[in-house]
Amino acid sequence: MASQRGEGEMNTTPAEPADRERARAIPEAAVARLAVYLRVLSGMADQGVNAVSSEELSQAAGVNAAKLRKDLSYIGSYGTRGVGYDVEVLVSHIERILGLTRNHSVAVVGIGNLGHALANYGGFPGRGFPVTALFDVDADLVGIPVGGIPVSHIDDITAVCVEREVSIGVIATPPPAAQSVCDRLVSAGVQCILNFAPVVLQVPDNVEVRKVDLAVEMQILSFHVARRADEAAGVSVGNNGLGVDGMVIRP
Amino acid sequence: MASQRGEGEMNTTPAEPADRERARAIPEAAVARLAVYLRVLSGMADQGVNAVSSEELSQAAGVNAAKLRKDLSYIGSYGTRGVGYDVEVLVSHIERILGLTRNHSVAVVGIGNLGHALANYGGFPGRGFPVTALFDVDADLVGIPVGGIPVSHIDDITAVCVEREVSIGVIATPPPAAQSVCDRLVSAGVQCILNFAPVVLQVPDNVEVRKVDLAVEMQILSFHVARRADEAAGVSVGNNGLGVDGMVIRP
DNA sequence: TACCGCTTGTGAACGCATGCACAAAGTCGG
DNA sequence: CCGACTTTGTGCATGCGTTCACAAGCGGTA
Repeated sequence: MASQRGEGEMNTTPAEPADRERARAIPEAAVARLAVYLRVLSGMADQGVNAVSSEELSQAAGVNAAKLRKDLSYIGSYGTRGVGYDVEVLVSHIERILGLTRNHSVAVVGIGNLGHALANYGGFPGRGFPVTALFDVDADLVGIPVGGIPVSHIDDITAVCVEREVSIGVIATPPPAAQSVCDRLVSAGVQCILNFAPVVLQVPDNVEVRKVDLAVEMQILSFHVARRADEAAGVSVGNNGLGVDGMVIRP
Repeated sequence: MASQRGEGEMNTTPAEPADRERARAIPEAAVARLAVYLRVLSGMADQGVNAVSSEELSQAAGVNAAKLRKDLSYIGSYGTRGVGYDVEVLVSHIERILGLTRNHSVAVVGIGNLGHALANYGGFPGRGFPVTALFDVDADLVGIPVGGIPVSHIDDITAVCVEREVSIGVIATPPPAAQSVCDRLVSAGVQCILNFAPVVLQVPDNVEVRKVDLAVEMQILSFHVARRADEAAGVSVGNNGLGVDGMVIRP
């Protein structure tokens, strides 16, 4: 993942790692949860809550309290023992760590059903992610505004992305076009890609890709449906169901 | 571990107890990857490829070859040493394990931009997931067909879900409605939920929830953008308390 | 000030997942 | 039929992430 150079500066151990030094050490899984905490905290702030304990917050976020505290400890010690966390303080620190203090310009490629939906989200949930460019191959769509942004032709992708300083590219095209679109985004300098197309994208090491795959999600659920059905059918018989011919089943 | 028994069995094999025993032991992460392998394999099958090695398949799927073999080993030993895997055989076995041999009726709740997009996918990517019900609170939408399915009112959710044997519920509503919708789905007997609303759903233990959270995905990418920017800038950006972003370079 | 109860922050153990490396098992050419 | 080559399947070590448990630290109280 990414180009891992000598991760540290030799053996010089800094006494007090700066915030950003820390950022490098935050596990990916923790980052995802921090985003969830942030949303929950924002909701609390809107409701006038200004202090929260790890227990309360963890329940609202659907995680273990210890895990929450460890996650928060990755970004620093901003709680007060015996009391809890100040909501505002936590919000601002998480925002800082997640890089939400500045805006990230987003481009959506592929203005089909999904692209339409994404464009119309308008600034994306949570704000801070203004959609500044839309692209499609269909010439009939070019120029038509969707969600307030006029669609550009995909051939202009490089120029437009550079001009509007797009930092995140969203691919919502049909599968066959995805890799090609991805390549163009990369050559336009986009280093982060959110891919909705059911395709495994090949990218350079310095580009970060996250994928949202509907089919995979459905199939994972399908797996659990099947597993449940089997358990329901099998458990009722108990573990004596198999050993007809004396087969011994492990513990 | 139970050794292999059936050596002559091919596809269209009915589920057997031992296989199902296995299913329970497959790690969640592996299940997600199996779905990806399945897609890649299906593509290969369509192109007339009928044999593949773990090396080829792993590259196409973007994973380590050893990991791929281990993943496949969870579902059984269906490869031929010195040769590789038969594409058709692998496809059918993965489909069986993922429970794709039967259809899973899907209901989409919330026919806004996203719901529209989902409904129009028509049977969902990968097939096997027919959308059989759509719901919305808006009375004006009720009865209007979207993607060939007429929208039902959300108050009828229980009756309709039971009648159409919905096994997977997709929540595409605004955040405030999500929990309520979820509760109704659960009370209608739906045990698997795919949640697009940026909300942490509270469900009974016997219900499986997977969430697709746009905001979280964007924020994870944002984190990486920020991390990159910091690394590129050299060292670190200090930020204490209330200072917005004073650029302080520390040795 | 000294004590008490509460909550954070974290060291350490545990468990799961990843990657390596190799024996087992098959094919192919002679 | 045999030996060389190829590729699977997996035991094992490593690393990451989760969970536990508790000392440290803070506010409140007498």
